[in-house]
Amino acid sequence: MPDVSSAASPVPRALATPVQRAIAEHAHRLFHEKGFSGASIRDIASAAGVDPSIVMRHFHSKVELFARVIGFDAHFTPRLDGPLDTMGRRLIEYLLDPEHEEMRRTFTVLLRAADHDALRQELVDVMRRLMVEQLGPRLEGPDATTRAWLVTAQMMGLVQAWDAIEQESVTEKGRQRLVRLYGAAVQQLITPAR
Amino acid sequence: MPDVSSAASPVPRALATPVQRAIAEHAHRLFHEKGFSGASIRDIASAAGVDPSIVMRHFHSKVELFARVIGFDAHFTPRLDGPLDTMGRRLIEYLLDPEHEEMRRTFTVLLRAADHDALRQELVDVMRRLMVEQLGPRLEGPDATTRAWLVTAQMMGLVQAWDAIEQESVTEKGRQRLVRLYGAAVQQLITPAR
DNA sequence: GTCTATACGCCGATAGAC
DNA sequence: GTCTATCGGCGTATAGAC
Repeated sequence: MPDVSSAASPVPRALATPVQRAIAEHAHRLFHEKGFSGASIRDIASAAGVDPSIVMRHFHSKVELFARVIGFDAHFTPRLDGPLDTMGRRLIEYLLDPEHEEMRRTFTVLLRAADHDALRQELVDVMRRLMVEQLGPRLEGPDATTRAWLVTAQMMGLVQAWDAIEQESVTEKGRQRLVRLYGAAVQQLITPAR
Repeated sequence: MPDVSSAASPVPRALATPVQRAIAEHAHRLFHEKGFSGASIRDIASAAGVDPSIVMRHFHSKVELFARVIGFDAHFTPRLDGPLDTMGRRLIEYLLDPEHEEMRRTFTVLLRAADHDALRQELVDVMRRLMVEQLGPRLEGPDATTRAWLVTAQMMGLVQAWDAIEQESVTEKGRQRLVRLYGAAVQQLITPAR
């Protein structure tokens, strides 16, 4: 099974040859622009100036190619080491920061790719490694792992619904109020009220 | 644009002929079992005992067929009219009730189908109509519509992550604690703490 | 005119020729 | 090692049967 997380962005390690690099770069770009199902191997090969079979030869399958080049780890770098009592707010600030649009887009692409079984498992693994395994041990009180998963679920839901919500909170002030509101809801799981 | 919401389950209104009914019933079943991309028009036609072109003739496109027969409205019926101060808990109880597995499955199928642009817009419209427009007017205080959207985002995220979370909270007690935890986080958006 | 079998242009993936 | 040819499957358009 491919490993989304091990891919540095935009080009993973161990891509020695120029052809492999070209394929990886154009695949990275096209997947981010058009999503998993929207970008075809033929598109990617054409953009990289190679035959489609060369892409298959080097990356074995479309799913593996996607996992190798999507580079979510390099984009998704929330600070999970700060003070716990303000982490909810900080997490959502990070998630919705206008400067982090590329991370958000990568997150969105990954969420939508969850239609495919193999990529859905990748999403679960990545979320477990980047969120649950980092945040869970820091949480105090009972059900720490479950609460870390629920925080993750909140972030996934916000990213999934963001396109719709954004149209209703276009102003910077609206965005800030939204960060405060949703941040408080996330905080509820990080430091539950008694 | 097709309208997911107008479809009664499992067979929408205005499906007069036996052929239309057969197609709709098998489409409903196969979409629920295998998802939007997993169920092909040829599969559905074969199950219904007709030629694939007959399916196209009656439903115009795969997207429209999906929207007509998915029947989310008939499954997703949360109680949004009870007391506000316990609604967060009740919403999550409803969402995770073991008896509501078919609703959850329908929700999941709809979320995963959001890879397609047209169906993503359908998802947004359905969520707006079934959640935001019902809950928003009931919320007191500022940003009522935004908060209703954020509650919706929380529910979408929980459904999306549920498969992964479920494996960590298999017991009934674990599920109940989870309902209480996430319900409190949802409550934070329904009746924000001062 | 209504209906349907066939055909078209994609897709991901494979086998074999150079 | 690279490319050609091809496969089976997809959603969909259309020409032709009735």
